[in-house]
Amino acid sequence: MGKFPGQHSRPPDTDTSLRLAAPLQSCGRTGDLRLGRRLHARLVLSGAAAASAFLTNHLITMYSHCADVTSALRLFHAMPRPNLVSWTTLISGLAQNSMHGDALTAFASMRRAGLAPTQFALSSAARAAAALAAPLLGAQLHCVGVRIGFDSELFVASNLADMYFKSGLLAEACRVFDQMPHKDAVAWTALIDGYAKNGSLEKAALAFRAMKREGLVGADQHVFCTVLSASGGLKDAWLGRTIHSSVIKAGFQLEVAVRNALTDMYANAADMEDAARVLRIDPQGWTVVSATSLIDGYIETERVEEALRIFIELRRQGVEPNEFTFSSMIKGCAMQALLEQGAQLHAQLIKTNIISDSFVGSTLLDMYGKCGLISLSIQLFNEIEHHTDIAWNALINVLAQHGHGREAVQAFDRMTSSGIRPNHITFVSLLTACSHSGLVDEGLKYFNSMKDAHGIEPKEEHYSCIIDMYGRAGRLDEAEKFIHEMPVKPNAYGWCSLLGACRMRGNKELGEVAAKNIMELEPDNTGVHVSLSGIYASLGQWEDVKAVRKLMWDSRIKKLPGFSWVDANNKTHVFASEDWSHPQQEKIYKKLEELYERIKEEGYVPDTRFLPCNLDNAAKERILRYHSERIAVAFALISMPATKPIIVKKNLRICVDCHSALKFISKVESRDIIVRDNSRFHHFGKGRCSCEDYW
DNA sequence: GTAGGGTTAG
Repeated sequence: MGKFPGQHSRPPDTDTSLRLAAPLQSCGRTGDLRLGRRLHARLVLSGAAAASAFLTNHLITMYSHCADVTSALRLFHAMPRPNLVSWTTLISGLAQNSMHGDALTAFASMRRAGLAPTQFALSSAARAAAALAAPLLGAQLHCVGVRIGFDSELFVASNLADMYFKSGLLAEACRVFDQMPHKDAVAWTALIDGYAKNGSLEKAALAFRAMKREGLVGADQHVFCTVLSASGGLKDAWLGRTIHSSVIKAGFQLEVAVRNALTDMYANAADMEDAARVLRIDPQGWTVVSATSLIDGYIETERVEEALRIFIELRRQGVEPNEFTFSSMIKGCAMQALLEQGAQLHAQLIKTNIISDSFVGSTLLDMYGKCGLISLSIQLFNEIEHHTDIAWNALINVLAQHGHGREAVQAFDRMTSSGIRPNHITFVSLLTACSHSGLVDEGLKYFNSMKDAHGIEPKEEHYSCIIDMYGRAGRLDEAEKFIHEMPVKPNAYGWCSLLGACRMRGNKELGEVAAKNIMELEPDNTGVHVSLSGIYASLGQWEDVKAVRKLMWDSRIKKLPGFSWVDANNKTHVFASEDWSHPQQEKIYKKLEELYERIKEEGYVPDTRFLPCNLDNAAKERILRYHSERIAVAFALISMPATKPIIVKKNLRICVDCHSALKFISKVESRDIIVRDNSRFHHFGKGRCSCEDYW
């Protein structure tokens, strides 16, 4: 009596230690921190913990597994003589809890304390270097490994290979992998995933084949997940199907992660039927991840209504959509300019705390921008608490698409001065903004600052923006010179910009060069032939026009039909050129005729330069008068209240003549008309357009 | 005796 328990207890013997350690281990496995703390308290009272490094190491492991790093660290620092396992446990615990920098520091301290790292410590440190994508530190660890003979050990080498892959050093990674005498499923996953994440999808698929051919290791669920993701990226449903059958043979088809990967693979390969089938066979109901994959697949294939169906069904099953689900859905609304549905999703988001997610906030901002409501878009940006690079990029892009070049430049300056680093996407938007507003000098200034001031190597899309910038400004000679001096070849966008500019300026020679390059890069591009024949037509070279038409006919290339969409009375109405299928066609026709007379009185002159010469003038004017965007605007004028803005969406670029006509229509009707064509927005009002005729 | 790696949605 009167003695505190353990006051005189001796260091526990081996049997006692083992007995006490077992519950700690199982507690670490389940991650039950409360139980862990109780066990800890009991050990302190018994005096066993303080006396035994062995038990303290167990406690550190337990706390690390329960994500209580503070307690683990406190225990470690209280140890009079941490042993090899103590250090190793600490380093791995820090790495497990994503404290990668601290893990590497601890590794250095361990060596300074004169202890040779174990393979366990080395592999944990390599994992930390991989997570940080720190190839210099990683290579140092590699050297340490070589010196102490652990560089080919299974765990160390897997992590080193992973580290090199995550740092983009593929050759180094492969060298480490090839030197491994023993490779298990984890090592193969690192290889396959490494290739896939670096964009070498074919090599990822080949690595999976090599693994099967070697026949030493069976694929586990992780291997299947990675290779499915790679084959989804390849958009190769046949490869995916082969792997799917292997999945079934190996019995992994009911694993949640594998099923999600399968859904995602089929969705990426645009095989939505099979993607949906994988989801339907789920015996445990849906997970938010696989349903989101399916939704995203429908959105990417522009089947927004089906995506919406899955979304509703998901909620019916009681599964809450998360930030990924919402951003996919909102992206779909943005693509199709579905303002009503987008606003409904916004309303649902306000009820959750997901709205603070910067990705979701940015997709919302983008959606309102793409629906033409730029002021709402800017307001949303201002409501986002922390402006990440994604949010800034979205804002700059919206401003660019609406032709607000100056504001885009200002936004960029605000972004950089608030300490957010621009990335290559930022520069695509910024340069587009400059290009669309004729800010050539500013655009060049920012383009030239990319590498030196921001450490971003300009890529082909940036070079193409500059081509577009010169082209829109009519500086075709400089565009041509720029192309010759570029270190990379222009992409299709660059050549299309140049072709468009050549069409506007009637430059046949350069236009033909651009057209030839587009046909090589995008054999299915239908617009090239149309633009090219437009150049010939504007120069009156009707023989060449005929030749292009014949080429189109022979190669069965059809001109992409122009469509316009307009939302009125909660319904989306679609119109084609000379389209008289709408139930209100007679009224629309009358309105168009009336508008035509009124704008002609105001000074509108039809621009028939690009139309075939074999038509008489009346026929030419008739074609222009019934372009889809004009029918859509006429319909909106007769069916919507005068207070609502008219927002028309087009799948092609607006033609010069419609652009002129809509300016006049906005004047005679005193209405704001917003047209979103496939390259940007035009806000018509009071006889002017926001693009100031610069497009 | 105690410590370790890879996987599924923007």
